[in-house]
Formats: sequence, structure tokens, C-alpha cells
Amino acid sequence: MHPASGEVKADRQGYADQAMSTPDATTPVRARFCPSPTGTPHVGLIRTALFNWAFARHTGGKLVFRIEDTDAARDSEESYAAILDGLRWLGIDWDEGPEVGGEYGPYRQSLRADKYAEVIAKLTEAGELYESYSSNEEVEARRKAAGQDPKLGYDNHDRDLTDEQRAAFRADGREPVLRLRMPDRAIAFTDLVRGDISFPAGSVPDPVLVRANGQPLYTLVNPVDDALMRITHVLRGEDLLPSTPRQIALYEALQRVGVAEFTPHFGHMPLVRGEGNKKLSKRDPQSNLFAYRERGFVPEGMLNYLALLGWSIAEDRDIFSMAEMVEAFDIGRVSANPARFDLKKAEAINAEHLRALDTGDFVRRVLPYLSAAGVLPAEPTADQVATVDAIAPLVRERLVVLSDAAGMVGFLFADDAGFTPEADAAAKNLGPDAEPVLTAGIAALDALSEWTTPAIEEALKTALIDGLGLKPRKAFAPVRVAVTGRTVSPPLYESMELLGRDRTMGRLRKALP
RNA sequence: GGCCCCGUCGUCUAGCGGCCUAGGACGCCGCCCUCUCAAGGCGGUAGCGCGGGUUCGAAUCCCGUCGGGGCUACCA
Repeated sequence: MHPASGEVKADRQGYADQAMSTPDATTPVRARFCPSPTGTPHVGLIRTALFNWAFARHTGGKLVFRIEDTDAARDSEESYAAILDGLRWLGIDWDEGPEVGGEYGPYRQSLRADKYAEVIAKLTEAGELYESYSSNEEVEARRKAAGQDPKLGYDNHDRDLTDEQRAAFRADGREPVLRLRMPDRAIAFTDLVRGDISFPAGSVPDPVLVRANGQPLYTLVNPVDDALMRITHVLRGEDLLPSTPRQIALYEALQRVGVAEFTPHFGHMPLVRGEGNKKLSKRDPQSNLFAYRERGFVPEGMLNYLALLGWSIAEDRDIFSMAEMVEAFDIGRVSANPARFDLKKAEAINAEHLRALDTGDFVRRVLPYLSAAGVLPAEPTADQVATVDAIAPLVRERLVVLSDAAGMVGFLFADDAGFTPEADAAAKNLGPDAEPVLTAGIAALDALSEWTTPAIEEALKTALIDGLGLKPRKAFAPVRVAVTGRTVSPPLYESMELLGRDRTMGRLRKALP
């Protein structure tokens, strides 16, 4: 009836013809994470690592970590170190890979040249690859001459070059790249997150697998390593979906030459978007994992939020631990639609995890941020740590990220000679009106026999609310600003107790207009 | 242009034919609590892109359409 229905039928037919060997249920799960070390770790990349990790852990399988550093021009050692740093920070561990080894190593592609050479030789010998001499310009010219869009790419022109033609090109000093001959049928597979996907015959040009200089490309090494490392599940970003048919074609060739045992299962996770609808680019500051660490996201919060980008643990819940994620993770329940990275929600999730930290843990984690902000020295004294410990329960629930703590507790560590309330806060709350308030407060506090939170509260309320008849809001603002330097602070009486009697009184007197 | 994927509140999602007058979360708004700000409690705001079809019944299935996105390198 509809023209399209005939095509769908043909695709299904192609699928049936494939006789693709896939890992069965008894094959131990081996997932992998294989970034290329270019630039700073990207949150989308980490999300991919997380889902692979959760999948491997949930199924009791292995997570293989491999570095795809076959592009010397773009890869860097710094980036490699940064990726390891990021994963370690988050607690995403791997069973095989850099620094832990494994029986399928090495796990950096730059160290595997001999293996690729061997596979290339087998593939070439079996006639799976062919020499291609066409330059981009020639391909484009042919497309144009045929009235086609040059964007269609390579036209499979060199598939059937004669020996004479090849000899002529060589005599011309031209070196061939090696291309894979794509099968002349539709390529279909069942995506773990998207269901059946099919690419019509002829829609994917024969890909280049080996450069003219003999260097293998991603198109070759990625599937080859997955095959050599017995990877059963390839879970990656949706941006790689279009490269799947040529990879399936390669797996089939690899099976024919005895390099691969099977074609893995594929699952394509939705893209992570930034502002607007475009995928979050490496250029976007929002994508930088370390920017979140520097602001004081904790691993629990970061991971929890990233997990929410395409997955959900339950209908009415979105705060969970990684142990809970591992327990519940199901790749088949990953959403296929793109997710926008929402900073506000990420912060809210992080704040929840911050509040769940016990005091000792919280203090241990917040200390480096206080040092970084200059509130504390790099090596805080025992007294300073004790003070942070005491204030921790009061500030923990007021923070979104750990670096927020600096502004909240800074008043406790400022040296009194140099202590000055923030200008805006002082202008609004320490004007002439504040004089009677501060004076009455000072008198009441001076009369105190003990310097405790309840005593301070009692004295201040009596003097300012009852005595001066002020609204609480009006009464405490000048005191708060005088003592903490800000209109926003931890609870006032507790803060005063912690600051100590002498320092508190000194600041109150100093604030007198 | 070609191929592929996607389409539920502003955002992330639950929903996999009747439990949906569509649930949760973030955000936003209001109220309560209150020494500030938070936290917490309560309430509110807002959504199935559109059109056909299948069915007793569709957010859920099919087709089309519109919209968005990805890929289209001798990068990965």
C-alpha cells in the first residue's frame, strides 16, 4: 500500500539473511569504556563510563577500560592522566585496563600496533579489504559529474580496479588506503536501548580502515580490539549509531578470518545536551567534569545526577547511591531521548548528598575547599579543624556545593584586626539605626556569666525584643552583620558561641557607628 | 542533500492498551516554621507536537506529517 512498507519488509529480510553470531546468555558479560584522550573529561563521556560500569556490575560481568590513542596529533598524556583522575575521583573502577592490567592487554591502542598489523594481514589475505586510490577531490568530481551531492561521500569506485589500474596508480607514486567492502544488503540489529534499527543497502560507503602509510584508523581498531578483548556489549553514545553498520560488517569479516568469535550487542545511549538543543560540546564549560569537582560537587552527587540523564531508578524517587544503582540498573530501561544537562537539578541532587554526609566525613571533604578559598591554611591546625567540626552541622544543610562553605564559615577564621563586614551588608544594617541595638546588645552580653548559645539567645531577646521592642528581624540583623560580616550566616547564637566571647564583643564594639 | 535516531509539564523522567480527571523530581509561586539564609512541612503552576488509522477503549500499537537532533574525515 505505502511505498515505505515494502522497504521495511526488505530490511527485515536482510536482517534474517545476516546469520550474525552474537554472544548468548551464557557468555560472560564484558562491557567496555574506551575514550580517546583528547581534552578534559566531559560529563557525557563520564555518563557513558557510568552506565557501562553499572551494567557490568549489575550483570556480574567485567568492565574493560581501553584507551583509544591512535591519533597522535590530538591525543595527549595530560588528557590520559585526567581521565584516570576523573574516574578514580568518582569511584568508577575497572577490571581490566591501564594500571590494573588484564589478559587481553595492552589496553592502550598506541601499544597494540603489532596486533593490528596481524589482523590487517589476515583481512587483506582473505580479500576482505581492497586498495583504494581515489582522492577526495576525485570522488567529489565523480559525484558532481553524476549529478549527485558530494556529501554522499566515497562512491565505492575502486572496488573492482584491475591489476593494471593499480599498477598504474603505483607507478604514479600513489599509495592506497585500505577499505572494507560493505555487504550488498541492509544491515540491521537490535539496539539494546532503541530496538530494531536497519540501514538500507548502499547507504554506507566502504570505509577506510588503514591509512596509506599503513596506520590503522579508529574504524579498524575499535571493532578489532572489542573482538580481541571478547567484548559482549558495546554501550556508547548515540553519536556512534551511524558507524554501527560498518562495524557490523567488519565483525562479520573478522569472524570469517577467525579473529572475532561473535558480533557484540549494541546499545546507544541518548546524547547529553547543553543549553539549546545541541549536544554538549567539549568547548562548553558546562561539560568539564573537573569544574564540578572544583566547585565542590561530591562524587555521590555527580554520579547520581549523571545517572538521571537517561535512566531512572523508580517512579517516585531520584536520590540514590551507586550500590542502589548497580542493584537496579537495566540497559533496556535506558531512555532513548536526549537529555539536557540541568545545572540547577544537578546542584539540588548534590545538596541532598551533602546533607546525608556524617559530620566527620563532611569535615574531611570540606577542609580542602576552605584551604583553597584561603579561609584556612593548606595545613589547618587542630583547633581550626575542631572549629570546622563544631560548625559543620550548622552549615552542611545550607550548602549546594562544598565551596559555598567558605563564605559561610569565613567569619570564624578571619583575624579580628582585619575583619570588616561586607560593604552592602554594613550599609544596610550598620547605619545610625544600629547604634541603640548594638549598645543594648553589648550591655546585655557583658552581663552574661556564661557564654553559651541559650544564654546568648536569652540575653539578646530580652534586651532587644523585650527591651527595645524591636521585631526579631530588625533586632538581629545588625548583630549578625557585626559578628559574621554578612546578612546570611549560620544560626546566630551558635555562631557567637563558637566565635568566643572576646572576639564577638570586639566585633560588636567595632561595629558601633 | 543522504542515512539514522528522537518527540509526555520550562527541564529530567514514570507510563510499555483500561489502574491516567497522566505520577515523581528540579525550577518557579504561595503559605507554615523561624534570629538571617537554608533545610523541613503543606499547597499551587505547567505536559502526552499534529493528522489519520487499529480497538469496546490509546500517552501507550500502526501510518503519515511536522519538529528536533546525530552522522556524513586517510578524527575518535
